[in-house]
Amino acid sequence: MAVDRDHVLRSAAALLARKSTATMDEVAKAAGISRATLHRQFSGRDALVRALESLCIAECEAALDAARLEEGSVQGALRRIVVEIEPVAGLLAFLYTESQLFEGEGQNEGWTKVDARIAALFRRGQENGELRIDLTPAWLTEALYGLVASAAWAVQEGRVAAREFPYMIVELLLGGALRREES
Amino acid sequence: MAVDRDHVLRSAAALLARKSTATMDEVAKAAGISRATLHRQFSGRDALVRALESLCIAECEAALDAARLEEGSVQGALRRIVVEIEPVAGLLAFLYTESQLFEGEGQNEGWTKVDARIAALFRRGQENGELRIDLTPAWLTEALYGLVASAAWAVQEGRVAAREFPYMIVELLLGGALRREES
DNA sequence: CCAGGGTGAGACATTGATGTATCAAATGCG
DNA sequence: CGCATTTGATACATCAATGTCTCACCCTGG
Repeated sequence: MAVDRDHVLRSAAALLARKSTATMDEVAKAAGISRATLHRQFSGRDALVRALESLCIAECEAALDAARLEEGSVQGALRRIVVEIEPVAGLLAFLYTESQLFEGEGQNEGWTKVDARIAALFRRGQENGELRIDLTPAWLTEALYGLVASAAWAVQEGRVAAREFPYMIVELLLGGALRREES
Repeated sequence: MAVDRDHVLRSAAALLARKSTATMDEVAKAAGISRATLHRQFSGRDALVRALESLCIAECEAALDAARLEEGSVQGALRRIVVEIEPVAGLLAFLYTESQLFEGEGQNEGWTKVDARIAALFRRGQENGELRIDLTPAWLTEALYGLVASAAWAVQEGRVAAREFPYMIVELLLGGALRREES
């Protein structure tokens, strides 16, 4: 029977989210298969990471779809994004740092599309007056990734409560830390 | 003549900020010394990273001192922190991810002190009414690190302008992305 | 000038992860 | 049941980074 490729990917994602330097051997064990079989599915660590990247991109796209970016306020859409993306936050954080070391290589095509969709949302917010215009969509996008990764790690190490995950990110990203009088 | 240890550390910091997987050989070359001499100064990569960590902690402490955290508004202090910390942002980002893979080990003592000072600043802001109280100081601290690291990478890859570095971080962290009527 | 410590260059062994190959056992299918 | 494919276990080769050592060289201080 063909090995459950999807199950292997998800096990690997879960493991690498916790321990980004895990060995192929550990990845195999985590998936409950032998290293040989793992290697038959993914010829090398690079292939595995690329597959994880594709998976993550697909899930992000799905999350963006589910968040219905064009619908309603940008604020609401952003809240939905973060909620939808929470399950892949760990994997996202792993890939976020992993991609730091692909120097010249140029990142996976798929990300540019995800980035573009998120940036477009921020741009829409700026155009309809919901968002301030002095922070560029590119930076807001980057900041969103950064906050998601930070939150994932902070939760992992117990520095913040897991249940607060979406709230913390969205509230900070949208509202900032300053106290406001009711607007 | 004894090798300039500080120069070696700073070269290494600059290199590793760009390429976190750089070899000891590359680090040595970057500092203009041989691998043998590098190894005489720092017996192994671990020792080098630990030394960089100490350096970074010291610089962060110095930045916090220079930012005069107790003086004036929390908002102002935070702006000063980010400005002061910008020169070490790259190194900070490197260590931030590097520390993700020290699983059990427990992080360097020094960080807890830096964390505590920053968290205390946020707490002061909550107590004097400047900051909202529904985002914990721990999360705000974490978010600050995350945003600094994100900004450092984004600048490095040219996705955002370097001159905007402090502005982007502080404005987002304090004010959030939402547009406001004058407060 | 000369002695000595530090340095650079290179050789060498080690280590850990990885890629590769083989073979017996298990599993599923006709 | 018997065959074919897949898997697990294992052994082996490779490879890169590292730790270690040696030795000639240079520079400086005495």
